[in-house]
Amino acid sequence: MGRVSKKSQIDFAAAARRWHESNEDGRKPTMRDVADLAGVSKKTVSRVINESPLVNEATREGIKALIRDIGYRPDPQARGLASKRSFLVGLITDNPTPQYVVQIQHGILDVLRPTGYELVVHPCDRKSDTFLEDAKRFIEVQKLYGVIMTPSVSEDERLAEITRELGCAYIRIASIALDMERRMIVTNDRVGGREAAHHLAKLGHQRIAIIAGRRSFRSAHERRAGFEEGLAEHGISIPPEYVLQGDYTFDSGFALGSEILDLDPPPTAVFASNDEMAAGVLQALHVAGQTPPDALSVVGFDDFETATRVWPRLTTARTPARRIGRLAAERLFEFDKDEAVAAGPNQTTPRLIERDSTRRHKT
Amino acid sequence: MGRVSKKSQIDFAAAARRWHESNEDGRKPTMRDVADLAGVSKKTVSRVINESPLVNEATREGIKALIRDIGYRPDPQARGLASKRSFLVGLITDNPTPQYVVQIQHGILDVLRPTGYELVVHPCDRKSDTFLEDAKRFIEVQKLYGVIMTPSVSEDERLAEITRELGCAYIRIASIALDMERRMIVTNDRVGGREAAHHLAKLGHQRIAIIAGRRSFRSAHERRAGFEEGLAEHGISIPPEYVLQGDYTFDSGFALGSEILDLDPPPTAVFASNDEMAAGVLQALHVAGQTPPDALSVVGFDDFETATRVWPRLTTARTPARRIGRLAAERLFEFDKDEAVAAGPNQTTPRLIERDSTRRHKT
DNA sequence: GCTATTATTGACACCGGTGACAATCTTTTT
DNA sequence: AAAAAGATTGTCACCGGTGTCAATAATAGC
Repeated sequence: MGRVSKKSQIDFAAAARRWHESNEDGRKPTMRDVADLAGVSKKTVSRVINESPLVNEATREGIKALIRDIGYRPDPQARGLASKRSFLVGLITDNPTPQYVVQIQHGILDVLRPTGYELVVHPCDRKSDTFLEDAKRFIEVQKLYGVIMTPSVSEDERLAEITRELGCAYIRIASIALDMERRMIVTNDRVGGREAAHHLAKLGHQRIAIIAGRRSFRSAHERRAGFEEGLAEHGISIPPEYVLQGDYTFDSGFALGSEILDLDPPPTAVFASNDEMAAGVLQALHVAGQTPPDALSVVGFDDFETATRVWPRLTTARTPARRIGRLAAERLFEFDKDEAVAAGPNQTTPRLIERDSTRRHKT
Repeated sequence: MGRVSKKSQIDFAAAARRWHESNEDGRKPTMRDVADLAGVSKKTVSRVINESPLVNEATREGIKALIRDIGYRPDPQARGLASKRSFLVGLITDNPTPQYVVQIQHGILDVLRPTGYELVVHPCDRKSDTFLEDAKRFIEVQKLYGVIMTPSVSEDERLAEITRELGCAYIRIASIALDMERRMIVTNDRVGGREAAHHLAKLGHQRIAIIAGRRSFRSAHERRAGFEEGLAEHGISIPPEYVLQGDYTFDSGFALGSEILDLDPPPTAVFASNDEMAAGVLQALHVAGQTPPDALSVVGFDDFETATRVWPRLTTARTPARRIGRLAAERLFEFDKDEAVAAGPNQTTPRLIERDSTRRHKT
């Protein structure tokens, strides 16, 4: 290493000046231009762009400086055409909560931005019968570098299989590991459920209801299981009539919230498996003329914006969506890396945020 | 027209069969394959793909059928490289309300989906000093087919100018026409403000306050102007001390909501220029132990999800965000069309949704 | 029937990069 | 000092389309 070839004698700064002078018409430089100015072949410039180690140190630095000076940007389309992949990352979602989706997008972009990769969004409907075809076409036609999937599509084995078959990198965001560890970002919803349980138990609640989430979401099971485990640690169990089946929507929370009021004896607290449903419960209480948390303590899950908009503000387990997006994007770029290489974190744990929707049970 | 050339004697169905038989390894067909099977040149296939009228009717139909049969998809990268543009549409946003952004995204995708164009999201920070450069690079490097901008970046003349200079199609979403009509989607916020005013006036309110939106948003001025106009029609004017300056955030609504309570005499109704601030006002009332709408009628603006999550549910002027997204995408594809050609609609008008946060003023 | 005109199609270079492999230059080995 | 090995760079075809312009086919005009 460190050898100084004749080529390195080239004055890169002068080359840049030359470019600026001869380019009064403001043409965008191509790799050809860079190569000519630097007195090397396109291939060498290409190597510099792609961080290939087979380039002389001095040459590399000179070319890099030149590229910076004249503002050269490789054309992603040409790169993609030649290398049979694009510089696009797809985000496949079917989550109806805008706050979640946008946070995830921002998280992903935090990582993508400096890399030059771009994010293409692809909401879908898992129930559509062309959903798998559509996704496949999307990945294949755009030759996506990678895809990130959120619940509940992320839990679809067929979609994961298709992505694998296409040789596309992917990261699945979910509440349990459904795949090789480094292809998952796992949010440990079970712990969140457990914390919610501890919180209510510590406040002295005994008669506790739960509104479960949509069955087709793994998170619904995890949250519920965690919650029940947590209560069990305090010797509390949930009787069957206190288990209500929701579907993660505000409307279901509202409907079930009204039902809770008719229970006899009524519970003193309820764990709604997400904020939307928790907000629905609060609204049902208000409509019935009750005042939470006096009438009923309510715990939510997610800590999206809704949690702080409602009254009383929700005590809830925070899902760090932006961070999840960030991790997903980071892991995506390590997709092919050796498993042995120390991978970054791929786990997040919800943390309980205590607010006003829960209070000590008066015995 | 209607001439039957010898070429049309080719049996396209047989060609498709031939392909399926000889392609047991599942290779994706290219334009070369289609052309060879059809016995025509690549250029002719290219013409069919691009809906060129200079192709014989029979040839066109045959090739189309063949393309369908063997599942050929033109490669957007190759197309882009050759034609110096991509099949990507950029969405440049700096609106902090996730519900708005996601709705817009969905609206745009409603239109894009069947076309094969894809949506690349690009949130930005107008206050960043590299914001313009970044946007320019984004458009230039990706060779975007077009961009759609939402408030408040849509109101930035410099950004519009840059986009124009790059020869990129664009649509600006805003509350007033800042540009040629067919390059705008205008939401007539003034009318929304007016309707809010009429609503409150009809309910008998006289002492009415307003929480204005962030000054750097045109919509803030429009909403306020419309509201004041509307009140004026009922002979009502807003005294200076009833005009509060918010910034469209929940927190500002909360803070100003508290202030309202200290006003002497207190207003009986308030128009918050968006739902977030309206929600803030409601929360401030709750914290103060007041019960809206008895204590204070509150009108919001937007009708995003928050409006129905809070208690009481907000009376608010609906911004049809998804429809706006749809219109924007539709107009984008007509960007170069002759002005004389009857353009589709590019206006939307908010509609007041009456809910529970307003009530008749008891005199 | 022959030429002018229009409809339809094709040839070929090129868009801006990368892959595979060959060539050249240095340094090390013997 | 020649051969072997390693480092560095270059050559050239090709990725899958489109633009330009020429070529061919079919109909119209006289």
